Amino acid sequence: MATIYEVSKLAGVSLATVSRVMNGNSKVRPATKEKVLAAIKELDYRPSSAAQSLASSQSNSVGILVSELHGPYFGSMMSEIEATLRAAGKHVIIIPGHSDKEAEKDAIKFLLDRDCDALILHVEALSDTEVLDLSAKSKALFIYINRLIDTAEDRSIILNNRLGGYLATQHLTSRGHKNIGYISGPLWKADATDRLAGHMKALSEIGIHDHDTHMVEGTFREESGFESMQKLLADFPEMTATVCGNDEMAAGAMRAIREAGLSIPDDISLVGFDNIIFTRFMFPTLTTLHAPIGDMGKMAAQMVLRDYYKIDQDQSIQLQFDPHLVQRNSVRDL
Amino acid sequence: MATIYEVSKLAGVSLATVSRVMNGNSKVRPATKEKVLAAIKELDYRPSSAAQSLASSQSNSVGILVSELHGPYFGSMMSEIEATLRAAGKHVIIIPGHSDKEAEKDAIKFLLDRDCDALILHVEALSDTEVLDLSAKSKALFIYINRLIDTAEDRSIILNNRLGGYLATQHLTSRGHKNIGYISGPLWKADATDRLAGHMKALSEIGIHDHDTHMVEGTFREESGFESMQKLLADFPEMTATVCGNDEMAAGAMRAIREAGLSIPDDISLVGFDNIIFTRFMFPTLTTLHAPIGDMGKMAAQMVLRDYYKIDQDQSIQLQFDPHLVQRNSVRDL
DNA sequence: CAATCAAATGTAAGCGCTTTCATCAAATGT
DNA sequence: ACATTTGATGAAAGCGCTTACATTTGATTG
Repeated sequence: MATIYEVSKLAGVSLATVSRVMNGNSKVRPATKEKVLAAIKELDYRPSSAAQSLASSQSNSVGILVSELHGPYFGSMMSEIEATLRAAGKHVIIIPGHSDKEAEKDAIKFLLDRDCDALILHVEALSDTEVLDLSAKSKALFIYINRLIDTAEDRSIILNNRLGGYLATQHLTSRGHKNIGYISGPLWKADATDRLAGHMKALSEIGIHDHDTHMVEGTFREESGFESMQKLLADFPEMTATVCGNDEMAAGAMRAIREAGLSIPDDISLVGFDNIIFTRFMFPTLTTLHAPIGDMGKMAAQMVLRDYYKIDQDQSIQLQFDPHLVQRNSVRDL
Repeated sequence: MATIYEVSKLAGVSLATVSRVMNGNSKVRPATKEKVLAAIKELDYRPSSAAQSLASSQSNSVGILVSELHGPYFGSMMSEIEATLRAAGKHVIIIPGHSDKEAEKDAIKFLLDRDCDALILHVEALSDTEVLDLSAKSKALFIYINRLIDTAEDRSIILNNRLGGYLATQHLTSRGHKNIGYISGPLWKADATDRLAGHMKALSEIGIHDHDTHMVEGTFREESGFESMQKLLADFPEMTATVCGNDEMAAGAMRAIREAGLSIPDDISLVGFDNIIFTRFMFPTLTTLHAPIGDMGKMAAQMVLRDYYKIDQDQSIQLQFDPHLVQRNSVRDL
């Protein structure tokens, strides 16, 4: 691999000049610039990113923490972040945190060791304090997705889960349902409790209050949707509709409903949450709340570009995103 | 951030010694080692990976090219690769190639610019020659997934797609089906043609030959499964079963069958391919061929570890993986 | 106890860039 | 025509490590 030195020799200029035309910031006379560019092309020169990082103490890489590399939820987020950042010549290092405290901490340290300029984090298990501790030790820019970190509100890109929960249930009540079950995600996760809170609000509007709600706590996984629905079916026979904390649990719930010999939506209407890709392939297709997780990822990437790399300064920032209802075939009018 | 120099001063040894204990290769007296370790802990020292890369001309990073960051197919592959590599202290840089020639080439160049030690590539659009050209210019180790690259067979980890296609159709014929449709992936992709070849072989065993087969070429996407099934239903009314080139198209096919007022598997039996995660959430659950793409990714990572980083030398290498049938509820006996 | 040798440690030269500061040439003003 | 400013370029000092080679240490031997 050619080095900058060979380029400078071929072009008959100094190292510094080559560096200048590479980075395009300081002024170089057009004629010199041409010579350098020609030499670069001639040698097929490509700068060593390690040397660049070392000399400039900037790595042009941003770390991303997601819960899992697989699974439909994070795919669109990673995709959007990567596309946005790479268009600006940055690259991403993606690490899974497995919703586990230690794993998340290790992952963040790992990214920091890799000299990431900025971090986009979908933290689940770590507490605010722990995250802030990590962030304090580093000069990297921390951006949080789907998590409101105390004292870092301006770096937190969140989904209005409460609104989503409200819309889901309100959709059902507006169509005449009154006996509505709820399968929640794990209540230690803020998004699960927020969605539930929205559900309660919508119920209270038709005069149903806390002690009359039928909620069972699941894990956000398919299997738990299945089990939770069995429980609901047994404990709450008047139920005509159920809201699920996410689409995956809705898939499990569907299975339970079918196994009980009931039909969707004739016997039980179902609303999911997230609008992950395969909701439209389910049968019946699932009515759900679209969570614009891809857009949120893109926004995070734009914040990094704007606030760390100082490009696209005029980008407007949006910190909160609203879910919206996608009507398909899993809900019927009562 | 503390540097190695400060550590050496605190520990009262030279830079070289600190470096030695960090890398653990050359011998250091236990007592000195202790001192150094203590100093490292005291200063919370973490080596700069940029400096390490520059000095050692090794980046400890491996590049991964997949078609898409989202989508169920690549998730498990990325997950396994990442987990295997990170356990060895390496990290991955994942880039999407979008099944596009230029994008794939750019992606590989990008990874190479990032000084990746090795590359794990799921190439689709690039020709063998183009890939080999890229590889020739670089000192990085190239591993190919799901693609048999000429003259690099020992670096190609492939799925026996032909066997899979055979097993899919053979499952159907063994259960009495004779009028079997086929929805193929795009025929410029080797895996699509291989799967199709397996299908033909199974058909020929019950005396059906080329001119009697009912194949329609799709794109591997859900929408094309839908359209292809409509075509099949119209052109081939005696059909009792269809094999789909992948699960996603099977989802589309299901939709078309239902819209035609038919039932699965009573009217039409369906077999998919890949066993992506949501096949078990479909209704009916999809009988399909499990493609151990996660295992293949893991194997690729192990090859990198063994052949580039020279660790785990005793790992045994498997280059070809066999798919196997997963029976669910989308096929009925005739 | 001096000579010998292996093991442990230190010295210093890079790795390929960026960036500050100095230098030099050309343009401007008087 | 000379002093002054401005813009383009070069020289060189790092950035924080690794590693070949030189040196020191201390154990071993006759």
